Amino acid sequence: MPVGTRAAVKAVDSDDLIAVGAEIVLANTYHLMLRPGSDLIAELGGLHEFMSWDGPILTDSGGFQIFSLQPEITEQAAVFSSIYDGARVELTPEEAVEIQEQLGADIAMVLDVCVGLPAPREEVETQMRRTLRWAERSLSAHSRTDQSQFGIVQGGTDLDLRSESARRTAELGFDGIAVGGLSVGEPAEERNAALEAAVAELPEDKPRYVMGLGDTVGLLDAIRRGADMFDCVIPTRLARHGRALTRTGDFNINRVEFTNDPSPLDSECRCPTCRRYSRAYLRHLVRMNELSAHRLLTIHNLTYVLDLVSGAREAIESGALDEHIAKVSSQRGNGST
RNA sequence: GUGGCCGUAGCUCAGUCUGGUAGAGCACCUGGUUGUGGUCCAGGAUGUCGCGGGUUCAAGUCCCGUCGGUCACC
Repeated sequence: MPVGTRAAVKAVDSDDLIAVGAEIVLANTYHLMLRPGSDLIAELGGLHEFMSWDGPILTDSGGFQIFSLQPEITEQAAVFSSIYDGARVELTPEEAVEIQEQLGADIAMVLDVCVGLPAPREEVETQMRRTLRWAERSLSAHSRTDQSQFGIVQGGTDLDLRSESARRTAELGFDGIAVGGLSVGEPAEERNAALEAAVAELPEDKPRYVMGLGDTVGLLDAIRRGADMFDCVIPTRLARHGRALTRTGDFNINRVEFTNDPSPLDSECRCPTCRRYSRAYLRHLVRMNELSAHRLLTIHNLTYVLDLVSGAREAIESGALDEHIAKVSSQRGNGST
């Protein structure tokens, strides 16, 4: 899922998203409740109508903002000071449900408490249990039958906590289950172990969504462990910072060596950017801070990630996932990200 | 022509008074960024201190000359 926090995937529009093959986009409850407000979006026909996106939309609850903006957390609610005007903003699990129903998301996430790592086990456990209690409140508050609701597993990198969180979240009967609180500072091995512990307790017939994960290696690690859905700002943010994701490894298009390079970012890429523009031209746009650089690189990076996961999906269907992952890895060499 | 001011990193300049290991910002070169503020962060390279001479243990700094730029006056 490309990330469109404020009902917009930065630098591109709905036509671009269709062109890259996006099937669903993510938007954010916390940001939209502040600007422009969920009442306004509801009045204008809901999020799909508002942003002119016909495909599915998943709204994140604001749980990640509890992590990134560090509000005061009580059993009742998270209390933010607005990033726009500093006003005191209270968000309860019930309000997060209500706002997402107003927005008209196809998939709504429960409000969870994401803990940055490393963290003391006690803190991780406290917030994991709070997330479970909030999950029950969210289920009770949920009323739209045309909207799916996903619970979120927490528990840091503690395998027992992950396992318990996953089992109890699954028992609540959500339409899908997310694994949250990963890619927040922990080593990859610990993340993979935590994911395995969670997945082991999750039903096979419901979507498993790893929140916030999006680097190539991390995606493949998670797919191999049974994850089905992802969102991440990596492809879009890195695009705006001049970094291109490619089959043969990632690189910053700013680098001197691309000054006179007539080849596309990725010779195997189907995207409009690669079919039309050279590395030399894109480097020029980035260096001159031209607005089109953001759009063209975003289109490419989104295409890369979407093709990466659709390739994995096809490999799963043909029973050849391991071979597929080995091939992707060897082609990338040591390419980072 | 006379007088003033200026000449230091690719750019804009500090350092000159009071001599003591040549600096900053920007630009440039790498790397980082995970349920988004387009940022930010961390490293790195960079000098005929206009040129020549003198004084001094030591000169970007003081003295003399010279070249270039600029302004004012004639």
